[in-house]
Amino acid sequence: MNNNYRKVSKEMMERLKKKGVRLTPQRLAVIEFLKVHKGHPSVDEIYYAIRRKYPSISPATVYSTLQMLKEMGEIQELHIRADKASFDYNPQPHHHFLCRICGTIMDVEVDCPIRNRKTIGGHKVEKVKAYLFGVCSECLKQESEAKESS
Amino acid sequence: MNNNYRKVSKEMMERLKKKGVRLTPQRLAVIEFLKVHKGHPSVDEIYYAIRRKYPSISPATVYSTLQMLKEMGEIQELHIRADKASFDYNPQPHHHFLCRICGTIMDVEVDCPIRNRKTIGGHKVEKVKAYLFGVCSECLKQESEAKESS
DNA sequence: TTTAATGTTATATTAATTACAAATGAATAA
DNA sequence: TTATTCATTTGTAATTAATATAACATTAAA
Repeated sequence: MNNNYRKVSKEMMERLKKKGVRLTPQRLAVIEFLKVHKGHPSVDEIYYAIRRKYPSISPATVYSTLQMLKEMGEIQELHIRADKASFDYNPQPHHHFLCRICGTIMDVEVDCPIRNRKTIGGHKVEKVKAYLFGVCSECLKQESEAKESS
Repeated sequence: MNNNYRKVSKEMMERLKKKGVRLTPQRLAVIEFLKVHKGHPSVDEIYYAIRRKYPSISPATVYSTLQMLKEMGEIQELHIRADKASFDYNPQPHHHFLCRICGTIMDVEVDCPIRNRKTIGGHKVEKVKAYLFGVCSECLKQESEAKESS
């Protein structure tokens, strides 16, 4: 496997090394894929993409690398799709939108009042996920174009 | 199976009948269970509970009934747990909290500004789910009691 | 270079969910 | 009432995401 991982940020590599994480080619490939493809991919999307350049990689490695990156606070895992997890290179909490037409998951900017709440109703809040569902702007455009031409 | 489903609301039965849904004993058992046990149960919790009184019921029936009730807008499905779905007798959108200690899912009251937004960033919003994670008030109490006595 | 520790791979397993065909049961028409 | 039709339920198999595990490979340290 080639070692050309210039796309992985020096800062992230520093942080991981400092925590004693060994930066293997497989792990770097996962990190690089997430950095370049910010479309919130699933495990098998990541796996098949890396596989094309690195046929020997195993799904188990992708799973374990994502697990590790999540525990290190470098990425976040989403469960916006009912059937499988999606991964976001950006670990900061933010809202996500899933289009029911094209299936795209995208970030949305929302000024959310509970984002920084430490407690709610007496419960200690450690993490917040907000998932929005509907039809994305692209698909809305296509819908209205189809209507016009009919 | 006995037909003693007084706990299922007349209004709901009316709405379903009006839509041509046949109110079989199995379906009424699922509805009744959800109404009485509002702890956001999973499919197998519903299945095993009903099974005790009605041994012949099949998981497939529970799945299909929940699917039907969701499509009819009578209940909502949550994906706050990573591995399996949870069901809420209340179809109105509201926030949910999952305790990482005891695993309980509970409703939380939050005055949410995106609840009634029809669009966000050009996307049409049809549904919103907000999941909060942390330690519930009960488990916090137990934690502090354990600390005091040590 | 040898040894120890860690990471990777392949495979098997688990568990939720879906698919489907056969059996059952309810509603309707004769 | 009985026969027919159609939807529902059941049991089973298939699918699929995710986890567990053991053998193998690689890296780091002695």
